[in-house]
Amino acid sequence: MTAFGPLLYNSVSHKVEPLPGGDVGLYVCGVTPYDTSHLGHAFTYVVFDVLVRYLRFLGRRVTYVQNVTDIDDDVLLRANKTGRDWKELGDEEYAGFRQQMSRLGNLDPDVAPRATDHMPEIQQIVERLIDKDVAYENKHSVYFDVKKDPKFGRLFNHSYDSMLQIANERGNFPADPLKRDPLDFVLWQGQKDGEPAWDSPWGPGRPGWHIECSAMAMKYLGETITIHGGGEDLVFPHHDAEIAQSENYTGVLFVHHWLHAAMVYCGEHKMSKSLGNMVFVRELIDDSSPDAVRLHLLSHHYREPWDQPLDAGVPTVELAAKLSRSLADAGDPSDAELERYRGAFLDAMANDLDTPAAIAEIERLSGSEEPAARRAAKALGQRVLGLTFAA
RNA sequence: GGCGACGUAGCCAAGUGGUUAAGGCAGGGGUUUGCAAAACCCUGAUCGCGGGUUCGAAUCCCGCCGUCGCCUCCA
Repeated sequence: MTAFGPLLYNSVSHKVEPLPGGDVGLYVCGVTPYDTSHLGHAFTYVVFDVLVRYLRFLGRRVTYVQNVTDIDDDVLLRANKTGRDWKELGDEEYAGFRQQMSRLGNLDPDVAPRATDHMPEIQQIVERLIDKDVAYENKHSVYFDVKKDPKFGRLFNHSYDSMLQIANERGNFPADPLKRDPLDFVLWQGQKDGEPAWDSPWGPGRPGWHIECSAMAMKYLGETITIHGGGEDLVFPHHDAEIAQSENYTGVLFVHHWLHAAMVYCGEHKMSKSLGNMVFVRELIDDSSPDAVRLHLLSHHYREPWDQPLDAGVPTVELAAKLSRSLADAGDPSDAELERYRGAFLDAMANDLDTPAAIAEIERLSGSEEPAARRAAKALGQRVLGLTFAA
């Protein structure tokens, strides 16, 4: 095995870098389950599914962890609004999410940990951050003291004002009187009326957003993980908060390689639950096929934002049908055949997961007169891109 | 600040390692013409700057400078 793997863009260095060799620990931020998953979610998780498949195809051992933040402001808010039990709502939405990801052909993560199952791990980190004087307790809540970490925000790499502005748009409460600095983020929040709570050294309460990912990532993948991924909207404050919590906790590098999937827009705005401008995965699959949707998603490079207008449908229906016609009956290639035809495909994948180019290569091979080329195309498409080519 | 493009003659612009770097417009000179116009002929580049790789760089790599675009409520 080579010492270095494929080239992947690293959000923290802003450069395309070779992935370190050896076993890969991959942590991908999962969903907060309070609403139906849309095409933007599907894009992110299909991208990381392809990454997992690709690395395993190269012979790398990958441990894929994708969490679910099942206790969070949004879940409680939605449950409250609809008069439902927060746990029941979360379980239901999460089950729906997983079902749709499976329908799309995504492999199950090796571990799918829930925030609510990791209170001891979360509290242990919070305790040590207080001991190290980078966090402070105030009236049963605990906050991370951003001024104590001069490197805070190095992933986002923006000014203090910009950080505060973005954080405020994404769940930060700058006016919280218990905070020393408006940018400080909550590690543990004391129980409010009617909210679920867990016992802690600071009284009953629940974890803040961010800390659950540090706890679960380190529990399952160790103090330094190979790849941490998620949607690009998680760069700040979520991922920078994770870095701050984890590295102040361990004293060592938290993540080698940060990977972020670009946002899918819908008309003028980012597709989002709160704006309601969503294109649903379920409907798109029903209107076409899992392969067609997957091809549609992967025909966009993962770092390139793109637009899915409402009612635009799936433009890759014809491509999916064409590939299915030429590959459905193809058998398995021999090792020699696969080796002979995989070059351009693997080159594309090694070039920062250039799935549009990889798909073009599958299409080219599928049109070949050589049965062996078609067999190779089918194997690559199935094993690396997660397509089925089912008739 | 970040990301992505791009910087080739006055202007627009081709060119993605290999003879003297296309072409168009404008400008200058000329032929033709009673004059003018039109047409035709002639005329122009240390390829943003500085390094590097190479036998060889507009072309590839690094760093600057400059221009433009994007940066949209937890995926």
